[in-house]
Amino acid sequence: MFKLEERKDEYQKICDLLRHHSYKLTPQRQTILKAFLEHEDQHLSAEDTFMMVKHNYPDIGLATVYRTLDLLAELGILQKNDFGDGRSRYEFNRQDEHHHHHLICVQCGEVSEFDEDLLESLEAQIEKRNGYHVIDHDLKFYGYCEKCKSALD
Amino acid sequence: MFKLEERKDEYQKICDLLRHHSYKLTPQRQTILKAFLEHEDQHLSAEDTFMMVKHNYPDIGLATVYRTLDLLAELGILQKNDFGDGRSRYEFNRQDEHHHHHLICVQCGEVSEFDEDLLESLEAQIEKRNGYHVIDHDLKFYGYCEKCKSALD
DNA sequence: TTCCCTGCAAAGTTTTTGCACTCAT
DNA sequence: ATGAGTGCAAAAACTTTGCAGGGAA
Repeated sequence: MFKLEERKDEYQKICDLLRHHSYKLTPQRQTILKAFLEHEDQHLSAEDTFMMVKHNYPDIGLATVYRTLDLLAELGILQKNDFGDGRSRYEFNRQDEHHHHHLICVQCGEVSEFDEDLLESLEAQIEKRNGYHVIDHDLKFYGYCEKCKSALD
Repeated sequence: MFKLEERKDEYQKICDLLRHHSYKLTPQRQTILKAFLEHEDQHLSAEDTFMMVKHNYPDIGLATVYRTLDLLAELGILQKNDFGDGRSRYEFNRQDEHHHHHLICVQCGEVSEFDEDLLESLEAQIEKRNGYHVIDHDLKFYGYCEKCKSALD
């Protein structure tokens, strides 16, 4: 039942990172971290995370979840996303992986991933033309997912 | 004092559009529309718009601004943007123009534009690979603008 | 022991909604 | 005249903050 076993190394590495920054390894933080490692493919809101974590740690407060998500995003462990549904969504940020982009279904709200960067040349162009030093980008596609597409007519 | 003169055609065209949809051409809607035509290059929040419009129409309510922005975005007259500062921002959406993207300075928050689409081939790829029917995209670059870049060290 | 972190509740922000009244058509 | 549209205030929805107490290092 515990996919976390396979992620033990990753988990340890992150704990070390927290310690190096002199952040305390509280059970709340551990539980939240584990929740994301066990649901790498999902885009969890603070509320989602709260509900999920409350199961293992009933006394946790929503504010703690917010503070922890902030912290983990700050450290680059999570990626904070905005899919336009009025709440921030977080996903585990694999270090080794290239930036991926999101496909958002305007019908059902499903979010899937799209790997393929291809934006490096654009960034170089921007450096030259606009004088910006680009450090990050965010690309989203909106449309109809396979299911909704066929349900349309 | 009225840049709107040059935009009379555009303004009339939009009024016609509203009428065709049987939306009433209230003075509130007219005033908001004019504000955007006079500030085509800006990315106004609801509050920004409210302040701006209140000058010409002191009795307007903030809720009306929200409702009008919604309506105009729905009709494609405005484009709703999210630059991650916790409020939605709207800009006039030129019909003739290609999609443009945004450069956001992470230091001072300045938002500038970047014309160049180049995403059509990506969209075609997505249609094939992910089965999505893509209808829109949103690309943002984050970095340091010229000013902030030089102020860095 | 220290003070970082937490839970709780209150407050803050942006946006939406209910309702009676108004006015564009 | 009629119902879409409006202003106001209250509510909703998400997130942040203040504070006293608790626990990781």
